[in-house]
Amino acid sequence: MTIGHEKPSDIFKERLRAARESLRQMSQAALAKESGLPPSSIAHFEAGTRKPSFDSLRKLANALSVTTDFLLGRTHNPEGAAEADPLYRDMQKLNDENRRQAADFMRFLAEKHDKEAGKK
Amino acid sequence: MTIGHEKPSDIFKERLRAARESLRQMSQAALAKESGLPPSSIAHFEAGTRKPSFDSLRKLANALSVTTDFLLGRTHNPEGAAEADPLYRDMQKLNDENRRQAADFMRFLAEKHDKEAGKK
DNA sequence: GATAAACATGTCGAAATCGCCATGACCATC
DNA sequence: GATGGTCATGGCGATTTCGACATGTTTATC
Repeated sequence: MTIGHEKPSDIFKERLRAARESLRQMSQAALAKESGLPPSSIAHFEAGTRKPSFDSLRKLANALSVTTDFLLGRTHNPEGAAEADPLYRDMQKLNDENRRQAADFMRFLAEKHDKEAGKK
Repeated sequence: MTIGHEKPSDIFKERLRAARESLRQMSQAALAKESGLPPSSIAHFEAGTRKPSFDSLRKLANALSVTTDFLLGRTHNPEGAAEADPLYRDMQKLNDENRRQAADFMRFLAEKHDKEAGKK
């Protein structure tokens, strides 16, 4: 099953905390310094009592080196911009023929995984 | 050419207009309807007199099927780079092990393609 | 228990966006 | 000239985030 039906603002606070703690291992104070935002704003964001503005969202994503799409819950991919994702970069180099091959291979992996997983 | 050193808010209005006109060929009214935002807000965004809030940004990206990172000018990639690409999207569904295998395979294809291309 | 770090929570005025609505410009086609 | 579609611009009150600051709570270490 896919990720959930939480509200965008709820996803955001979880993503922000996940990126800060698990991914970057920073304190709120450290992220505040890195992003140029006041520490209280970070706390409010993670508490869900505020949603970041245009500029704040940008600063957060830059400081954490994550995509804004990840913070907003629009993609599962935690790390780096899609462009910065080495997988995606490799993907960009593929021609149509190679893309087809890669797609087939991934389909094969997925089916194999389904069989191994059995019924749940 | 690369994008330059304009302010984030300036980049945004250009990206929004580019996505709406060139990419989706919608009128402001059409985008307004699609996103659920008032037409005047779209106009303000493209004029640069307003910057979108958390929710508005999300609605815009969804309606246009582009990444928020693109709208914010954090990536040069025109289209919804990651999640709009079916191949990349499929890869998100794989578990870590299969994801690595798929990555290896694509890296192999990419390198092979580089060799065939010869010089840089 | 004392101290400190990390965080939660809330208050405050200032500034910004919010949706809505009106007006005017521009440019087609009639 | 008249009509209609597209967009720019700005005013209005309402809502929200802004930065700054104060006050607790929890947890760990001494």
